[in-house]
Amino acid sequence: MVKRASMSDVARVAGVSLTTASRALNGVGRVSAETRARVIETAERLQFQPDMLARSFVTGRSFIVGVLAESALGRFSMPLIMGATNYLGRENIATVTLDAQGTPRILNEYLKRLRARRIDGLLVVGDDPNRASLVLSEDFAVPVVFASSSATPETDYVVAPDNRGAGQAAAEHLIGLGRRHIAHVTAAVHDPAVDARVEGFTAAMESAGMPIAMGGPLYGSYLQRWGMDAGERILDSGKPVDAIFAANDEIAIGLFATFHRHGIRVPDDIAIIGYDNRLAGVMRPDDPLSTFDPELTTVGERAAERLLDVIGGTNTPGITYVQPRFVEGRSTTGPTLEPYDVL
Amino acid sequence: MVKRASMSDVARVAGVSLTTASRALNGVGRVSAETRARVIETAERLQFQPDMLARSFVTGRSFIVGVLAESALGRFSMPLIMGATNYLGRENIATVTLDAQGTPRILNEYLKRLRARRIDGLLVVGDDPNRASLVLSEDFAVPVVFASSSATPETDYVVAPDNRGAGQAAAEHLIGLGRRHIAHVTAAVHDPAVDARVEGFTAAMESAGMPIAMGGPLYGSYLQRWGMDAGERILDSGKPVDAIFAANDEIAIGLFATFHRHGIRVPDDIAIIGYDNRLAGVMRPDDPLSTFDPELTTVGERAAERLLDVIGGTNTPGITYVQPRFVEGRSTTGPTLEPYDVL
DNA sequence: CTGAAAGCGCTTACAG
DNA sequence: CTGAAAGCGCTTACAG
Repeated sequence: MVKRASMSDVARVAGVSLTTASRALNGVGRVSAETRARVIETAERLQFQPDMLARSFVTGRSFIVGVLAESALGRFSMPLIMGATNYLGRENIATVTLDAQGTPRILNEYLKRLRARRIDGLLVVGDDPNRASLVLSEDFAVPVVFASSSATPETDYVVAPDNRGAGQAAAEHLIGLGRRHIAHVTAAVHDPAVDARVEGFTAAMESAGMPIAMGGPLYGSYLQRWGMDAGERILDSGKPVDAIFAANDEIAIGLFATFHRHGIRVPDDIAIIGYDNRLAGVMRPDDPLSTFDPELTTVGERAAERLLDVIGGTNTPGITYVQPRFVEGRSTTGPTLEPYDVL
Repeated sequence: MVKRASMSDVARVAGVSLTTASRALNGVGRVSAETRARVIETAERLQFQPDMLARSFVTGRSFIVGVLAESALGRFSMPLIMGATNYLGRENIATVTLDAQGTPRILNEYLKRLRARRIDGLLVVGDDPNRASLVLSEDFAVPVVFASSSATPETDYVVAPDNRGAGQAAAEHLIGLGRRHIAHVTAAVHDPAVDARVEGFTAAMESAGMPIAMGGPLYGSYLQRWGMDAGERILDSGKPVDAIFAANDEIAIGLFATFHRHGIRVPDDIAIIGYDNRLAGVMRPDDPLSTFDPELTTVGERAAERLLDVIGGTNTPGITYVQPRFVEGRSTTGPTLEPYDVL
C-alpha cells in the first residue's frame, strides 16, 4: 500500500504553490491555461485524489446527508429510502440513516448526532413530516426535504406520489373501457394518501358526468377481508356495478375472490383496478391485476435530487409529484381471470 | 443560530489546556478524577459536541463505510442493505451506497471514490462476491465483509442465510408431521443458495433413513409455471408423494394450483413448504403457505455488526450463518387450503 | 496570474 | 498528572 499523493506533492512536482495547485484542480480563481494544464497533468500522473475528509473539514461541507425515517424497514419506506441512498451514492454523497421510531426523545438524540456530523441536509421520510418539522429547531439550519405520501405545507420542500392523479387515471381508464357503473371501494377515512385517491377519482367521475356507483365511495379497511365483504355488499345491493377502483391490491383481490365465488367474471362482468403493485417482482407471463405502481424508488430519487438542489441553493419550496405508473393487467382488459392466475 | 462550542472553549472555561480537555473528554490518558469531572461538567454546560469532521480528519477514521451492491434495488438486496444501513445509523456510521451494476469499470471508479473518502470499511452485498474480491486490490486495504446468500472462501468475512439449515429443517418438519414420501421440487442447478437447500434436505432425509420421493430432487426454474408442471409430473408418475419442499414460494404456489385443479387437497393429501416468505407484510388472519423467511434484514444487520468488529480489530474470518425463520402455515398444518386463501 | 501564510478543530507524541 | 506545539490536507483571504 503506497502512500497516496497529496496536493502538496502535486504542487511540488508541478513546480507551483499549493495555492495555485488547489485553484487549478478546483477550477476556481485565475490560473493561466498552461499552468492549469500542467497541474492537472501532474495530478493525473501521480493519481492524485483529493482527500474529502480534509476538504470537508475546511469547507464545512460533509458530503453527508441524514435520512430520518419514521420506520425505515417498513414496506413503503424501504424502496423510497433505497431510491434516495442509491441516487446519493451515485452523486458521491454518504447518508446516515436514522429510524426515529416514533419517540421525540430518540429523535432529538439523533438530531444532536447529525449536527455533530455537520450534515449538509436532511431527508425526512414518512407520513407524518409535521412532527419531525416541529422538532427541527432553528439552530439546526440545514436544508430539509420531505419524502412522503401525504400533503404538507406549501412552504416545505416535498416530494410525494400523485395519489390524486392516480385516482383520476383509474376512473378515466375504466370510463375509457366503456364502463358506466363504476364504484370505489376504499380504505380508512382520514388517510391522506387514500383520501387523495378518492378526490381524484371523484373529480374524474364528475367531469365525465357520471355518478359514482353504490352512491359513493365505500369505506372500510386495508385488508383483503374488507374487499371480500365489500364484494358481497355490492352483489347484495342489486345495484348495477361494472367496474371498481379499489384502494389497494389486497382489497382488489378480496373483491375478485367474492366475485369468482359467485360466478361473476372479472373483467367481463366487473373490471377491477387495485393500487400498490404488490405483486411486482413476481415473475409471470402477464399481470393479473390492473393496478398502480407508486414508483416509490423514483419518489426517493427525486427527493434526493431535490435535496441536493436545495443544498446547492437552486430550488424553491413546494410539492413535486411523482406520477404512479398504471399497470395494465387482466382484471381490466381480460381474458377472464382465474384464481390460479392471481396466486 | 448560536455558534457551537469548540473543545478550546471547553478547555478555556474549565481552566485546563486543550490537551487535557481532549483527554478528559475521550477518556484516554492520565487525567485526575477531579479535572476530568470538571471538564466533563463544563462540556455539558456548554452543550459541547465534538466536531466529527475534525476528528475524522486528524484520526483518518471517517465513520463512513461503503456498501457495494450488485443490484441495490433488487428484491433480495434491498432488505439486506436496509438492515445494514439502519444498524450502522444507530451506531452513528454513515454509508455510501454504490450499485456496481455488473461492470468492472464502474466498480473501479467507485472504489477510487471510496478511497478518496477514506472509508473505514466495505460491505459487499450480492451473490458473486468473488468478482468484487478480485477487484479489491492490495492498495485499498480496508476491512471487507461480504453479505451474500452463497458460500465463499473461509478466508473471507462472510454473513449469509443458512440455506443448508433451512433445507434440513424443512425435511425434519415434514417428517415430524408423519409424512413418508417427501419430494423436493427445486429450481436451477448451480445456484449456490438453492444447492445448499438441496444438500440440507438430502442430509436430513438420509439421517432419517428415508429416500427422497420421485427418486431425488426435481430441477427446473424459479417460476410458478415450473411448479405447475412439476405438479403434473408428480401426479402423472403415479408414485406416492405426500409432502413437497419447494425451492421458493412461486414454485410452491404453482404446485398448489395444479393439485387443487386435480382435486388433491393441501395439506391433507400433500403438504407443501415453500421458501422466501414472499407474502410477508400482506395482512391476513393466518399464513396460507408454510415457508421460510430468510431474514434478510437480520443478515444485513449482522453483516454490519461484523464489519464494525473487523474495523475494531475484534473478529476473525469465517462464515456467520443466519438461520431462516420457519413460518408455519396452512399448507402443512391445515385446514385445507382454498385458492382464495393464497390470493 | 501567483504565492506565503493563516486557519478549520481536533489528536498525540514529546517534554516536564 | 498536565501543557505547549506540531500536524492532519486542504481552502481562501490577503498581498504582490
